[in-house]
Amino acid sequence: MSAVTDPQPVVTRFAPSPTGALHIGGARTALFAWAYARKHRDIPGSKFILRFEDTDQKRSSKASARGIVRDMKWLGLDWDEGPSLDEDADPYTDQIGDAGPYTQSQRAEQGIYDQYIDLLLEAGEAYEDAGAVRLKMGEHRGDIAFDDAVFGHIEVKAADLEDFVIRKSEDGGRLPTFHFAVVIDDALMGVTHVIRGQEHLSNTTKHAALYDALAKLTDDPMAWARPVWVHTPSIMNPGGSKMSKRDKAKAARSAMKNSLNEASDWVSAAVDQISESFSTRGDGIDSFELGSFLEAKQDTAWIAQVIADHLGLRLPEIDVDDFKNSGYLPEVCLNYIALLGWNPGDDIERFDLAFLTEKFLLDRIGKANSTFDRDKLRSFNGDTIRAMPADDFTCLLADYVKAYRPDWHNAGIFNGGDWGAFCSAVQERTETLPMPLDANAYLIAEDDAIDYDFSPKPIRKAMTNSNGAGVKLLEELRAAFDGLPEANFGHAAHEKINELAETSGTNMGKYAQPVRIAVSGSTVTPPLDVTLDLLGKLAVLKRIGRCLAAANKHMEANA
RNA sequence: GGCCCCUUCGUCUAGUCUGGUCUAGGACACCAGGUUUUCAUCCUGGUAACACGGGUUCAAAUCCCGUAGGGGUCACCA
Repeated sequence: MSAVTDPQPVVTRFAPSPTGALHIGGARTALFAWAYARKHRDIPGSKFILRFEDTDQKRSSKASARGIVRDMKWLGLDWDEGPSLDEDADPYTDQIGDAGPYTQSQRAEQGIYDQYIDLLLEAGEAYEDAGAVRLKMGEHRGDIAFDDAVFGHIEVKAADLEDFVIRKSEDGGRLPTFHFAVVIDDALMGVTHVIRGQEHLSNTTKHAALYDALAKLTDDPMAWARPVWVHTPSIMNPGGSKMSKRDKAKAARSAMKNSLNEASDWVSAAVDQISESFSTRGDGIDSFELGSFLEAKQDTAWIAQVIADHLGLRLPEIDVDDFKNSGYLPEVCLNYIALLGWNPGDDIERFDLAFLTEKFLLDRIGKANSTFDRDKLRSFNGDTIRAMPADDFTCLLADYVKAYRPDWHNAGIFNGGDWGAFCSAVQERTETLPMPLDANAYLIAEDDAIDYDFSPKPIRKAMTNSNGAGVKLLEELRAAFDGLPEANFGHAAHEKINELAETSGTNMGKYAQPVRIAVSGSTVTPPLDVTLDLLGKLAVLKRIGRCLAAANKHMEANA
C-alpha cells in the first residue's frame, strides 16, 4: 500500500516596497510569481498575494502603492489577496483576503511582529543592542545551508554570518526590518515559494536562520518550515550596469551637461536655463533641488523628467509606466520580460499569459544575468501591432493619442472622418504607438510650417539634380492637379501621376517623390494616394506652391 | 577586500544534470538579393558563439581543477 500524497497548493507573493514606480525588473519577478501560482490554480489553496513592504517609513508612500496596483493591472496581472483590485480604492484601507492586513506598517501596528521578537528575546536567540534587536548568528547558530530552486545548494560558514538587526531602534520607529517582516509575513500567509530577485540570495541565510529558530520556539513548527526559495537573475543595461531607476537621472544629467558643452559652470547655467523656461510657464521650480540633482546628490525621478522635457529628450524606459508611455503594449512587455531569464524549452518565443500559465516551470529559469534589448522588444511590439485587427489598432492608437498626445488630439485628422484611413495606412509600419505620430507630423502641421531642406542626398536626387528635373515634374503636376476634383483627391492625383508617367515613359517614382517632398518635407510618407487624401487638394496645392518657390530660390542661390 | 553566485553568436537563448546524433539550433540586430512609386512589410540567403588554460575519457559546449572577467552581498534600504 502506498500513500497517495495530495498535490500541495502553491502560494506565491509579490512584495514590493512602495518607494517608487513599478520597475520592469520587479514586473518580471511579479510575473514569475503570478505564473507559478496560476499554473497550480487547480490545486485548492493555491494563490498569488500582493503585499507592500513599507517598513521604511521615510521612503514609502501610498501614492507609490497606488501606482504599483495600477501598473500591475495594466500588465494584466491580478491577485487573490492584497489591496483591492480597484485602482481608485485606498490600498491600505480596502483590501481583499483574510490573512491581512497586507502592508507591513499596518501589521506592525497590530503587534504581529513584536510577539515573535519577544519569543526570540526570551529564548536567548536575539538580544538588544543600542535600542535595536539583533538575531544571534555565527557560532551560536553554526553553518547555514539552503537549497535554491535556481541556484541550487548554497552553504555559508558560521564565521561569515554576522548578527543582524530584526527590529529597528527608536529612530526607525521600532519597526521590524525587512528581513524579519518578510519571514513572519511569508510564514503567516502560508507562502510556499518565495520568488524574488537574486540580490536577496546572500540574505537568504538570515531568513533561513529565522525560520529555523521560530520553528523550534513555536508549537506549530510546520508553519515555520522553510519555503522554496527561487532567486531570479538581474536585468542589465546594454552597458553592463544593473538596470535601475537611477538610469533616468543619469541620462538626464549627462544630456544636460552635454547641451552646455560640459562647461565648468554647467550646473548653474542649467539651473538658470531651466528655471527660466519654467517661470515662463508659471510653474516655478526649486533651484536648490534642481542644483543638487544636477550635482548627482539625488536622483529624483520627476526632476529627471523636467530636464528631459526641457531638452526634448526621451528618457530610457525603466519603469512599467515608462514603457506604457513609450507606446509598448502590455502583452508584449510581459512576453518580452518573460523571455529574459526564462524560456519554454523549445523555439517558441511569442506567447501570451495563458501559454505562460500552462508552461511556467521553475527549473527553466536561467542563472545568468541578462541584458535588456530594446530592439527586440520593439520588434515584438511591431509584430503584435501588425497582427491586430485594423479596428483594434484604430482604437488603441486613439486611446494613446487621448492619453499622451494633445497635438494630435486637437488636430482635424483625429476628430474628422480620416482617423481610420490614417491608422490603416500606418499600421504595418508602426513599431511603437508614437512612431507614426512623430513620423507623420506634417499631417497636422500648418501648410506654411513645412520646412524644405534641399541638402539631403535623396532630396537632391528627387528634386534638384539634373538641372532640377524633379522640380520641373512637380511644376507639371501642379498644373495637372489643379483641374482635379476635391473629393477623393488623393486617388485622382495618383491616377494622374500614373497617366503622366506612362505617357512620358518615365518611372512613376520620378513624379511621386517630388510630391512627397512638397507635402511632407521628406521622402518618406505612407502610400501617396492616402497621404494626399488625408491632406486634401487645397493643402497639397498650397504646399507644392511653397515647395516650388523654395526649390527655385535654392537653385538660383547655388547656380 | 571577505563571502556567495554567474560565463554558448553583438543581444536573448536551446543544448550542460543523463559526454557521442552539435561540422552548436532559434529569435532580435546586422549584411546581401528579391518584391515595392518612398519608407516599412513580406520572401530568400548570409556573417557571427561554446571566456581562457590544464586534466579525465575512445570521445567534452557537456565531467573535474585552476585562471580571467562579470554580478550580488557585507545598512537600524528593501
